[in-house]
Amino acid sequence: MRADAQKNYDHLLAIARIVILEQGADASLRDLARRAGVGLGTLYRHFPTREALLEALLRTSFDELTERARELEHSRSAEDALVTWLREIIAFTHNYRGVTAPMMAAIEEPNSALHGSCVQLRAAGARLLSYAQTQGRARTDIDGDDLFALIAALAWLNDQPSHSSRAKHLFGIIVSAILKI
Amino acid sequence: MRADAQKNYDHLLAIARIVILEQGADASLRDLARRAGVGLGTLYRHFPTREALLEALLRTSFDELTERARELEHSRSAEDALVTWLREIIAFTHNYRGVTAPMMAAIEEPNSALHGSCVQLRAAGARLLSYAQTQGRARTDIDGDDLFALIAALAWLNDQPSHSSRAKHLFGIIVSAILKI
DNA sequence: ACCTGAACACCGTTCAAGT
DNA sequence: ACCTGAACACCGTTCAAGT
Repeated sequence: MRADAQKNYDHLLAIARIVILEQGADASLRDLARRAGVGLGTLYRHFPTREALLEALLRTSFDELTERARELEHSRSAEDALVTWLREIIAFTHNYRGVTAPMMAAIEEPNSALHGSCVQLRAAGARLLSYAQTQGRARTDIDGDDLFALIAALAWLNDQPSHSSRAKHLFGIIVSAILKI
Repeated sequence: MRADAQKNYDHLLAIARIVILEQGADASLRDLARRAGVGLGTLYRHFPTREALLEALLRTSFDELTERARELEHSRSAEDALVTWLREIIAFTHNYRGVTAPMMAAIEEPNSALHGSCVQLRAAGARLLSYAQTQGRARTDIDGDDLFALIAALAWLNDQPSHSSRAKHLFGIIVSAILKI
């Protein structure tokens, strides 16, 4: 990549982070380009779809969460590992309002730029779930896809301003449904 | 209301039902007015906000669901009444894609045209929950607001095309969290 | 009283023209 | 090779002008 292009790319990503943290994942791309002081076409050149932009923005966090799942699996009880990881992934999505719907859509859309990231995250969760299941700590009629959907539902609830105060409580309720009594 | 106005109102509502069943609650209002063969201003005159339109559209169903809760409370076991009603409200929202978010937003927005309907529905659910709790059939650390949030989360999941196939399964999982073992 | 549609301020997306 | 912004086709919302 040419040096000026690289600079634009980096700057766009930095501004995108600010704007999306501010306004959510459905922020205006036009506004974003404007704030980055860059032509609208330049934004589209570097990020042909909104999902490509989100992917670039969240890539690092996705990888960290995946790595984190591996760590937890080897350092804690199966139950503790699963619950801690769930707490962390929910906390992460909480920062990026409106990111849940595109992630859900991407998981069954192999052409989406977000597809790989979501599959990766889902697999990380599935491993922790499976571990908890073999230890007899999680119900066995749930699979990784179900877990991903439950995470998405919780993340979506967190995005609804009305119920942010009961977020922790609802987290506990759903976790109790996943775990074995 | 003048006769011509009444006619426009009724026709708009009939077309709105078709369009929103087709395209979801965020369908284009412009398109809707066009298909109703009516000026855009006429739509806004009768339904000053999108929520006012949704309210008019869903009013009957809201009332039916409320009445249904009363029926169930007196004709079935507490657990059966609650679960049946939850199934019915989820089935209802399934028809109106994208209606969950405005409903969640409306419940803490007293000025919203949807506010009353949502409060009414939430209260109906709360009564069934409370009944189940007094019969020792539902966990007692959940209140009507939590129940409403869990319903919304399930309804939202149903809207995500990817996971519609596991909808029933996830319904069962969350119900199992609400009920006492 | 009610209806109409132009007007305004926004979008997302594409692409010819520039450097 | 990359950037720019006008152009196009859409929105939601308001409101002067018509009947």
